This record gives sequence, C-alpha cells and structure tokens, in this order.
Amino acid sequence: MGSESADKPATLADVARLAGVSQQTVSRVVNNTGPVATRTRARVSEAVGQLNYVPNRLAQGLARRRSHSIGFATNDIALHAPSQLTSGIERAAREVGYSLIVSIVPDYGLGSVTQTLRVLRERQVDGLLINASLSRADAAEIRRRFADVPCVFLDVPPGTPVHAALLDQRRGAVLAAEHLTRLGHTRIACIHAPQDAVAEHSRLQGWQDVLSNQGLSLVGQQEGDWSPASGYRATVALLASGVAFSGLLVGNDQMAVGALRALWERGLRVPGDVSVIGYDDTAESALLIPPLSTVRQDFPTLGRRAFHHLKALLDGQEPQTMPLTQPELVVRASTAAPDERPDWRTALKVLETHLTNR
Amino acid sequence: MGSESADKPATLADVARLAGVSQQTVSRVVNNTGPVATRTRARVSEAVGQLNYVPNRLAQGLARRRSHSIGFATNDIALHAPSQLTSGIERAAREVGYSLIVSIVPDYGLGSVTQTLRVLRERQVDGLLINASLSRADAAEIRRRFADVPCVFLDVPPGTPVHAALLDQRRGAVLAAEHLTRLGHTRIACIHAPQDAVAEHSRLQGWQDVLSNQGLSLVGQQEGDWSPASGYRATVALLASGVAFSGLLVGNDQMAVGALRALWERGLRVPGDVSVIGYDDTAESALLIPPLSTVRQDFPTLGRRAFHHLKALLDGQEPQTMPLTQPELVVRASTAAPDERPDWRTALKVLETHLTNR
DNA sequence: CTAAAAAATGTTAAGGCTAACAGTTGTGTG
DNA sequence: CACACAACTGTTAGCCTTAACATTTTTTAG
Repeated sequence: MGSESADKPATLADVARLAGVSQQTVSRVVNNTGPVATRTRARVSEAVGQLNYVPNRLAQGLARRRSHSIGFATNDIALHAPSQLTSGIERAAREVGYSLIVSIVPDYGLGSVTQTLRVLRERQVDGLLINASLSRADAAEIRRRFADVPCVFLDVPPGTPVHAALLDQRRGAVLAAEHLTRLGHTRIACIHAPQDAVAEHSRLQGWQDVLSNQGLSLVGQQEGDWSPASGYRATVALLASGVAFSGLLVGNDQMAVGALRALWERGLRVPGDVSVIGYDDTAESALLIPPLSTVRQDFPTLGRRAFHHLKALLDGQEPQTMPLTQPELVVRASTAAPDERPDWRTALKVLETHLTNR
Repeated sequence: MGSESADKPATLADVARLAGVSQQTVSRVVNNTGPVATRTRARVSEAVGQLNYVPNRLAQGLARRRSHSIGFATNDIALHAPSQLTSGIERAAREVGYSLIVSIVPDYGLGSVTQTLRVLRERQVDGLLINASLSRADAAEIRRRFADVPCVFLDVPPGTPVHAALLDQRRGAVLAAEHLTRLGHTRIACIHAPQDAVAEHSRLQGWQDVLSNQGLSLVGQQEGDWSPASGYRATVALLASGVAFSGLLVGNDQMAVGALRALWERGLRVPGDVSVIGYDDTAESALLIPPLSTVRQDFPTLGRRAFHHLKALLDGQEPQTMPLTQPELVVRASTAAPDERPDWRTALKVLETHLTNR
C-alpha cells in the first residue's frame, strides 16, 4: 500500500472494467455529475482508490473544450510588482481549481507581447491576464488579435476600452506630490522609471499636474530602471546638475533606497535637507533609515481581483468595469517641511551617543 | 486583414481539406517531421497561413503523451529567492519550447507539497521542479509517490538521493561566519529563519560549526520569518536580552535591513559597534546605509540549471549529480574589526556637514 | 397493477492530434 | 525494361475524456 503509481497511470476505462460499469458512469462519479446509484458509486469509488485513478486534465480539456487553466503574461517577474501580483493571482486561481501558466514577456513592445500570448493560446488557456505595459492602441490591437480568448489587462492607460484591473497610478502620484507641496516644498525633482511603462507615465503626469496647479514645475528629472542602483545614479546626476531641490519624488521604493544612499553620502540629511517619497511600500520601506514615506499599492489584492474579473468573464457573466484600485499615502520620516532648521539638539545627542557608547 | 481568429479555430482537418492533402501530411509540415514534397509543403503552408492554423497543444500532448510543460511547485513566490528562481526557470523553459505551470505550496509540510504536486501531475506535466523545504525522508517519500514523473528538488539537504539543484548553504554560512571570526569577533549573535526551512538549517549549522571550531559559540539566537520587520524585532530582542555582541549573522538581507535599523535606533554604529552580515545579496544591499556585507546567491542561474537538469532527465539522459552551486562572500562596509575605536574625526565631520549644509 | 415519469446506466461520436503502418509514385541500376 | 529502393502520401487506430442521446431499470401516481 501507499505507492500512488502503477506502471501506467489508470484511465477511466481501467476503472470501469474493474468496477463493472461503463466509462460514463465512472466519469459521472468522478466529476459528480448526473445521478448514480449509491451502491454503484461505492463500487466505483472503491475501484478509483484501488487503481489510484487521477483524471487526465489534458484529455478532459480537449473533450470539454475548457482547460481550466489561465495564462499570465508578465514582464520581469523578479520585480516587486509582478511577483506580488503572481502571488495573488495564483492563490485566487488555485482556490477555484484553475492552474496558472506563467510566461514572461521578454521585451517591451507589441510584438513581444503578441508572441507570448500566442504561445499561451496554443496551450488552450481559458483566459489571459496581461501584465505588460500597453498603450491604448496596442491593447486594442491585442484585443482584436486574441478576440477568441477573454483577456484582462493589468497595465494599460485608464479608460482603455478593454477589461482591466488597474491601480490608480495617477492618484497615487498626486498623493505623493501633494504631500510634498502641502509640506511647503517648491523645488521638487523626480526620478521616474522608463516612460514606455504605461503606469509610470501616469505617475509622471500626476506629479507634473500637481505641481503646475501650484504654479510649480519639476526642477529636475532623471530616469531610472526600477533598480536601487539606478536610483543612486539618478540622484547623483540630479545633485551634479547643480539645481537645488528640497523634495524628491521617486518612482518606486527600490530606487528610493539608492536615492537615500546618494543623499547620505553627500552629507545631505533626509528629511532635513531633502524630503524623499517613494512608491509601492515594500516590506523594507518602513525600516529604512530614515523610514520611507511612500504610496502603498496592494498588488496581491489587485491580482486576486484581476483573476476574479477574468473568472466572471469565463463564466459568461459580463462583469462591470472595475473601479481603479486606490493607493494609499503612507507618511513616514523621510518627508518633512522644507524650512525645518537642522535639529541641533538631536544631532548632538546622536553624536554623543556614538562617541560615548561602549 | 490581420485578424488572427476565425469563428472557430482551424484544425488540422480544416487545413488538410483546404490544401487537398491528408491530415498527416499537414502534421508533417507543421512539425517538420518526415519528408514532404516542396510543392506540397508550399500548398500546406499557404493553407495554414490562410486559416491561421495554430496547433492545439492539449490534443498534441494527449496524442504524444508529452505535454511539453513542467510544473514548478514553490513556497511563497513573493519572496526574493522564489521569484528570482522562477525568472531563471521560466526563461530556460521558454527557450526550448516548454511552458511553466506555477503552483504555490501554501504551507509547510509533506501533505501540502503532495497536494500541490498531485494537481500538477493531473495536468500531465512532463516533469516537476520542487522548491519546497523537504527533509531527506520527505523528499524520498515524494520521490516514491511521484515515481512516474521526473523531479528535481531545489531545497533538500545536500546528499539526499534525489535529483537536485542546490546552493551550498552551509558553505555560504561558513563564509559569513569565518569572515566575522577572521575579523576578530568573538561575541557573535545570529538571526535565523524558521528551521523547518531546510536551507536555513544548513546555515545555522554552518555558523555554529565555524564558531565551535574556534572554541566559540553563538551568544544569542533569534528567529525571524525572512521579513525586514522580523529582523527588526529579533534585533530588538537580542539587544534587550542584555548579552553583548559585536557580530551579527543574519539569515537574509531583508531581515538585515530590519537589523540595521534597530541598531541605528539604539545609537549603535555599524560596523563600529556591531558588524552585520546578511545573506542573498539583494539589489538593495549594496546601497543600504551602510552597504551590507553579505553572501551572494545567484538564483536565476540556479533555476536555469535546475531546468536543464530536468530537461536532460526528460530526454532520457541520466545526468550526473549536479555539484552544489557555490555562493560568494561579498564584503562591504557593514563589517569590520570589532576593536575599531569610534572614528571621532569622521563623526565630527559628518555633524559639521549636517549643521553647516545649506 | 399499469402507465408515466424519474433515475440509472450504457452507447456512440466526437475533441484535435500523432504513431504506425500501408500504399503510391518516382528514381536509378543492371 | 524490370527491379530495388527511396521519397512521398494516405489510412487506421488510438491518446483519454465528455456530450448527447439511447436504453434499461426503478419509482411513483392513479
């Protein structure tokens, strides 16, 4: 007893033979579809257990024309957002018996996405979750090209006429920028990620809009690639450019790590000299030095919602457009009013501690 | 033109009809198997293009008894290691036409893993990559239960008689501990992750062995859960316990972030008062304050190797046991000799900068 | 006790593809 | 020109399930 595998895995036919019934009856028992006499059911169950029968989902998918799997096409899964998303999606899918085929979109660009989706479609996925940055036009094109598969997009401009589960990137950016302006900052620079990322474009836009509403504009802009190292380099470049700024908007928390570091190296205090605000609220952010003010995004929940939206589509419901998921401003110690004078007392106390300690 | 989808996707039969040949010939053209006359091939290709035929991988898998997909069972994919691994595995798989079904093992324990693998096997995956912490015995049990599917394990004790792709966790731990002892630290504490994680057990073991070789032992131990917050709490607990320590071994870089923070809050300088060394070398580590000494692990490469190992198994080769992948010590500024006196000059200079700046 | 309805079971034909073998056509050789 | 052999193409029988309908019980109502 115990070993779960015979030489060849058992099929419905094997079970049927052993139980002395037809395949169909076995199928009915296994899938709990249609009426089966209690005695028969018992006999079949017995046989199923004995042969250790497990259904072949490939054959099932072929016959049912429903594979009960969905495809998730995403850009670099090693990044914060995609990995968190995956976590939420997988969980939601697993809970209702769906499997997740993950495929990474290797480059930016429509062609790359199309190629990835094509492979997933060949696998007969029932639906597609697409976390690749797509312009309105590109999303429409994909919608057209893959019209036979329900799709939910995760990174398209708001208002794109497709099914989508989106974070309100613009709103988050506005929250961050308003936080700085409300504190009194007027000289604000930013580090944004590549603008071919749709979400990132919304953020930059949001920042700029807030500033121009106040009659301000960004005094400096640098582009990073999401990585801490790029945040560091961008900050160095910003400082080297000679423009003075007291507020720094950063496209994600990882780049903010690099920014904090660059400022620290120059002897610039955060928030005394420069207030820094990030985006994402990663697990590290609350524990950085100083704790990072940021905008919280709940990716696992977004993933879960995206899946449920897709599921509704698969079940033939026409779900209503999902409202943008709202991010949340998290104020920590990396931001403060710009005119705050250096806090002599604290500074001296810290030094004292350092010198006298041990 | 351009729309890729008819009402019902075309099948081999449709293409055959249009091209005026048999299904088998179309199959031969599409899969490039067996000889086909140039003229015929052209006619078939034409028909394929016209009908926009794409093969149905479900049916193909059923007929070939090979799904060309593999299952990846992993614990929390939102963590650093699993997400990096996934990235490497997916890439390697995609390059040779395999798809990846990702399934998260929701809890620790054999039952949970078995359940996850069962689902993947039902999907007829050709092989299994298993990144769940498994004891020698549990791994053997799984090997037995899933004897009909090739498996490669990613988190089992070295020497377990199964196919495995492993990092030399013990070696990495030894590197870290030796680094501290060599610097002259004698009072060393640690923060480790849950010991039901096999890899983590090797690390703790490695640390302890190095110390006992030197006639030392850990002066403090705390358990975290990989998160920065847990690293913070563990450090606070360590400090509260009253034991003095000048070296701190941390199970991963994320917890080290929390540790750095806790030390900083207490006015303890790193490395002046406490040297801290992490594990993983995440993208942030080089840019923390101070830059974190750590042990580098290349997960994407490990993932890639694991896949290739599995692939070899699938292709009927009996690949030789893979040597443990070696981690690498990365020395940065968070570690130094314990007897280094506070550097008054630097401290004063920093204060001066702070006060006079702007 | 019988007819009709309900329940239980079986049969047949797909679903889309490939393996294995069976033909057919064409080429080169003695 | 017949023969062997290669190149090409077709036929048949699965792979494992389910849908749809057909048939055989059983139950229920009259």
